[in-house]
Amino acid sequence: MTAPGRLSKRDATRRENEARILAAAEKVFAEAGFGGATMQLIADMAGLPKANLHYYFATKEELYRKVVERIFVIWLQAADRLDNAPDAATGIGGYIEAKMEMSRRHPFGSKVWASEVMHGAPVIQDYLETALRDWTEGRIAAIRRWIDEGQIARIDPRHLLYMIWATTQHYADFGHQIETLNGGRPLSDRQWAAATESVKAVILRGIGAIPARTGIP
Amino acid sequence: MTAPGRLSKRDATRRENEARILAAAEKVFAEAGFGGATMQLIADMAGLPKANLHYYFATKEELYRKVVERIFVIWLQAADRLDNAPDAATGIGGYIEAKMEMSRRHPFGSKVWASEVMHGAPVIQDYLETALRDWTEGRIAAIRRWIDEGQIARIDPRHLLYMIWATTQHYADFGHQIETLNGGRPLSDRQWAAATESVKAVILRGIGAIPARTGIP
DNA sequence: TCGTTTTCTGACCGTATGGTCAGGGTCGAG
DNA sequence: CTCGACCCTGACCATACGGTCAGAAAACGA
Repeated sequence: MTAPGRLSKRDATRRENEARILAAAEKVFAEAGFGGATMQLIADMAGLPKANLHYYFATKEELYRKVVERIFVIWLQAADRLDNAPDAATGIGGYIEAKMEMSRRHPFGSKVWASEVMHGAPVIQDYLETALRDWTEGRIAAIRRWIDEGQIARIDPRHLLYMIWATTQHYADFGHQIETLNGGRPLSDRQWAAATESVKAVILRGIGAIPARTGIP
Repeated sequence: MTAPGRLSKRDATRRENEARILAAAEKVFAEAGFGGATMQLIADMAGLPKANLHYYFATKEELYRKVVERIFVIWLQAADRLDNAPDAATGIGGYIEAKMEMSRRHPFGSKVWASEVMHGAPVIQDYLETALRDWTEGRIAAIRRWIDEGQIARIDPRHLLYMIWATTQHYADFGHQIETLNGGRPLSDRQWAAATESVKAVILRGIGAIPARTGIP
């Protein structure tokens, strides 16, 4: 019997191996796509024999599904910043900040998600039709309320959301292009902050949440 | 001898077959990724035997490269709208329109491009470092001029470009997600127009190129 | 300690895929 | 019409990949 609260060696190993496999898989799927990824490569990256992967995850599809599901959870979590915001500017600004942070911290996840959707969402179509749709409708209603209160201009909330998703995720999904255009160097802390501020400024001004042409004569 | 200006039967067949293969390849690469695409599937979609593909394009890599190169040309062409614009608003607005049109007309190309960049641009890295970089630097200079003339606010031109790319290409790359959130139906003509207007409105207002909160009390 | 359950893995298998090639067909020039 | 060059393709490889499995090893409970 194991002391309560403490993991048995078995459980600890299991947990660690699963985590290592999932992390390796996320990276490989992101860099090679589902078709280009191989179980052997994921195994090597996780430091485990290939057969061991199949012990934890029966098939490549199952492993991929787990990776995508994890990402979806994180994706929705960023929504917290939109909720319970005192006003439109802080709500939307905070959401942009959260999503930019996600792009920076989980670039592989973002790429896997993008790849999955680009290929017609064969694995997570049901999530799109249920959780994502519900989530989206809820935020649209919230944004519409801000519009009715006169806090922001009368833009289509749906396209505003798309714009935020597109712009923020671009820094992860097209990170390689951005890096190349940055002289081959990854964005520095300062540059990430500047990017976030730029995105926030343009969008918040664009929807009339902050005064136009701030700081400009 | 063939009449001048008119293609011999051979040349015509060659041209048509190459075009069919490239079109099929673009679609298959977009929907399955490079790794997931098979020469057999491309052949079937083009209505040709697999061996014939290898007659026109020696390897899968070569075919893929041709597909990506074609896309890159189209990508750069949309830049015309930014050049020779009388002012910032028409220049940037026109560029957004052109890119939205591209997302609508060449969704497969956009996806292949996105996939290529997401995987680290193994095929077109040199283009990114030369043609794209040059192109980008040129537009940044043009935008900076508009800023100096006081036509738009002092945003970072680089991030403005990223924002335009991200937002417009999102309608192609994430078209499936957008379609799902649109009740499973593709965007109608009217909805595409609304999307374009939304993007233009937010960005142009966001950079101070048009008055803030137009039409809002 | 012992027996049982769970975990692990090297070696193996069937299949699908990219690519090849010999041989036949078709076209165009002279 | 004839000949050479180009075009086409069914049949065929070699390989790499996802997945399996028998059996060893480790962990566990009693």
